[in-house]
Amino acid sequence: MRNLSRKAEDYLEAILNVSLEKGYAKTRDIAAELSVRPPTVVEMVRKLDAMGLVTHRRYEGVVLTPEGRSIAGVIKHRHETLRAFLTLIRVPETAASRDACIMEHELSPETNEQIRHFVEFIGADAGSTDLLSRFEGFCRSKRSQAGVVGGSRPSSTPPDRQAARGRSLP
Amino acid sequence: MRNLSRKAEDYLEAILNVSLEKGYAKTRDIAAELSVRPPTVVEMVRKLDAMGLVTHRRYEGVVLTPEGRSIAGVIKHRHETLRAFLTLIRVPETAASRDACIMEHELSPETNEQIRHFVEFIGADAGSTDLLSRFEGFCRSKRSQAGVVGGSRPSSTPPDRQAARGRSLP
DNA sequence: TATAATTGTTAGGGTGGCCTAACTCAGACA
DNA sequence: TGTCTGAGTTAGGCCACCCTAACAATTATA
Repeated sequence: MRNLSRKAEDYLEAILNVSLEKGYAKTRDIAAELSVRPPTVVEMVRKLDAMGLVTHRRYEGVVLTPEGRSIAGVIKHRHETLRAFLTLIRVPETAASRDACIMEHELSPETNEQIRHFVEFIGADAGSTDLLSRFEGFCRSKRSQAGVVGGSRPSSTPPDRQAARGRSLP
Repeated sequence: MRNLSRKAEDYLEAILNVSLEKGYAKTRDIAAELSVRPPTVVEMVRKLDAMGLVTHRRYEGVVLTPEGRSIAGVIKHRHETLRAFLTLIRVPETAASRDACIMEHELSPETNEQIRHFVEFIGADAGSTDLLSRFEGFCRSKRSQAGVVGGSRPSSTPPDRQAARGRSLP
């Protein structure tokens, strides 16, 4: 049920985040959270309102309806699982945040489910601690092989529109 | 270098795939590969041509330039690594294909790199075989907990536009 | 070789997301 | 109370992608 576009999900999650943090969600805050301009937020909020996922009163702010809140919760949870997973395989902070965000919207339920399972499994399995530290070592050796200086890429601080729309090849 | 949109990458990879399979790439084949209509292909091919990544001669077909070919190769390799990874964590075939395709365009170089490392590591590490079979068991137990009947979701055969643009929540 | 069937292309639209500029409103403060 | 400021909104555009319908070229077939 509820066929939401990827972006609609983004906005819903952002509204939840802002609300949790500040107690309310104003256009400006949502815009900042998503790195877009206020009019863009107004436009999407209107759509979400029409779908009954938020209520929007002019010049006041946006509030999630129970349904919107519940959807946003699911999205946020997915986000956190993915983030945990990326951290597990030693993806650096910044990239992990960004990519969790992408994966949560785009990947199939099957993949999300398996990633969740994998994270749970690693947490529960006795042998995994060892394995992870061996993996750590493996990554270290890769890094020292790769670049003598400082193995990691420019890291690029990408989350602006430009970067989101078209990226350069590795 | 080369700021390609996600879609441009899709087309490049599709052109490579079709070329490898049939020896040449016609509009119609590319359209089929990507589940779009021929005019859409013509439009994008024109852009790629303008960028110097393919050459397109009317009514004949599309050929990758050396640069286009090399970019397509990178994309394809990323795709295969991601697919291997998803298979590793027991994501079913169909979803793995689809999601590898999404991840390859959207994820940061850092994440792609770590996933590649992880796949390599698992292949090389002695203890990983054990771990994976324990994970297998873990997933099985999850499945039997979840639904008494047949644990897996409708699987949905999604790769049409509709599904790609807006999906339902898990 | 003339014509039918197939495939490719052009023309003309549509939608989702995003933006800037200009206007409106609410609250602060003189 | 009048005005000033900054946030919110409306109006009007732009671009990437996708589509259908109509037209053009090519290939197959009678």
